Amino acid sequence: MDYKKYIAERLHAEGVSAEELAALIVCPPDPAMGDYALPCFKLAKTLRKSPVAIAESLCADFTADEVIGKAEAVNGYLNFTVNRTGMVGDILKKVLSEGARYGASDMGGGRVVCIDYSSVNIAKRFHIGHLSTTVLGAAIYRIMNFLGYKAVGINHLGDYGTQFGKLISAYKLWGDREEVEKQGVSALNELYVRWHKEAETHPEMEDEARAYFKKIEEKDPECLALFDWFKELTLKDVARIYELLDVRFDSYAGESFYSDKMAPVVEELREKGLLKESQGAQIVDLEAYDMPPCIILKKDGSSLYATRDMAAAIYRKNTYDFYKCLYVVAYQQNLHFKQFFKVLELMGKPWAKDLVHVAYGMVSLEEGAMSTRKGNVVFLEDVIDKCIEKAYAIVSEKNPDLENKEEVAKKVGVGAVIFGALYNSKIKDIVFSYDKVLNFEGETSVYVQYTCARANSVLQKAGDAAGYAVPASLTAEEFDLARALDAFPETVLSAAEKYEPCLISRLCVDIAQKFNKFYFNCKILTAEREELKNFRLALTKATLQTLTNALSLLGIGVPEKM
RNA sequence: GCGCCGUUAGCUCAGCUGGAUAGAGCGUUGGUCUACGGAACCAAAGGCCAGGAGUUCGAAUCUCUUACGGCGCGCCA
Repeated sequence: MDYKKYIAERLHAEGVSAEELAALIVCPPDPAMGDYALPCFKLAKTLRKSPVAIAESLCADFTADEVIGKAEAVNGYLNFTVNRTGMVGDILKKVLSEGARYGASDMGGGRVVCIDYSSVNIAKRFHIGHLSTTVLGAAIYRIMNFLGYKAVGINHLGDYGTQFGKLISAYKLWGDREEVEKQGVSALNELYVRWHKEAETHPEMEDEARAYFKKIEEKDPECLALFDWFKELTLKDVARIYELLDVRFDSYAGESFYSDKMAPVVEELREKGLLKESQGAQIVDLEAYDMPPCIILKKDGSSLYATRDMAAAIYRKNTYDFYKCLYVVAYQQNLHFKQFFKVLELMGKPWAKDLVHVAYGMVSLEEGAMSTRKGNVVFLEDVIDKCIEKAYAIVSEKNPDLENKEEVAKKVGVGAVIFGALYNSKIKDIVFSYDKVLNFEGETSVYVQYTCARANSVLQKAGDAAGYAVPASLTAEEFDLARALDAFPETVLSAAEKYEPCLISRLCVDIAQKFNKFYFNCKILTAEREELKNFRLALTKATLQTLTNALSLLGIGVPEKM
């Protein structure tokens, strides 16, 4: 039940509605003060009384009942203490009856949310710079589905541009089919790096690359075949990582997919009088909106990034009729998104307001920015492998008899990589270090998974527990834990609203901490009474359920034992 | 130069739409248990919330400004 609403409806403040009161109610910083509080300061103006007087008069009119046990006026705050037994009973009942659906909702009503994320570049190996978009997008994808939306995952492949001309040029110069077939993208990566090194002293190579790219566009059979081959190799390579991270896509329509869908967009812009010539290029002037112009066509008539993104947005609207279309892309591209969103708006697309750039911070190495061309990158697969390796070593040491060590190590290692990427606000920059990802202590997924394993172990020892009854007097640990579980559904909502999966990660750690305190201070299996034991088991089960649901939204599995 | 973002404990970060004494983890120091999994728990030390001004009953939170850092500003994506 909604306690804030319940309290608000039982208060009588003239000229202030129950909704307004409910919105003011907060949780006090110290549970000793109460479970809910109404700060009366804002009411002072409308009621024309001092906050202290308001709190006191509201308190005098308030009659306690079986739900709200006590109201108390303290320095302008009106503090309420709920009937904790009833509250905890409600929470447990809800979690246990809803099970894997606890926290879920049908509020989305099946509306479509397109999510553009991961968006790998052909012929480049997946590195840690791609981790944020992939893992953020995948989490948002799951969260949206959990809330009843229909998420459509789109991997907007970077499969178009002069760099593929460079690659063909490099392959023709030094490539070996067998070698590339065997080494896959790493071989392509090397060719690409080598090409750039050589091009520094042989600028004429740039022209050659441009010529090759033009051949791809003109569908020259040989170049196209090579290009398709490179694409296939890349997708095969990246599939391993997606498999590990449990990431899926509904569409792989990338940049080249839109190569024949841009002309109508340009035509529409022209018809609507938005296009303007400037320095030989075709632009949309955005000066009125304090932005630099958006370039639609280069002076040689070829298209640009913005043109393709507009074609893609229109295509997505026509194909999926989305309610929202999200772009999980680093903040580096803030301006680009602002610009083409604005151009679509100027074209009279009412849905332009439904396009959202979900921006996140940049990843760098301790020695500076990453660069595929220069070759200083950290490949994600290496990171994941090292994490799994370390997890395996620890599991083997702590639990040598475990049968499925590989499986457990995989869940733990991969979990650490994902959780590390989803623990802080997405906008923060990240300086990658192996020390950090390989640290399994403190506020980490490993701590949360360990907590689950503990809970599991207790539940398995208990066997089938009979019905439980919430005791009349609860320990602080029991109550705090139950309240943390109660926060899950609204945390999922706000994670969806703000596109911030880290809210869920944070709650996982909070719940785990509260469970461990409870576990340490309250005996479960050896509780002094049978009903108390059953209640604590129910609380343990509810904790495990909530953590499992929360972690699964992030893409992290929960091993039974570890 | 202009624009966007960031700045909170030694380090990495939370802090809900302005509310009561600013919180975690790591690190440091010292503890807890005959243990339902010690990958745990507790405690101590550590803060001019980058500086300044304002808004009001009240500001880490809102406004302005300065400093420092990151990113972006026409034919790359």
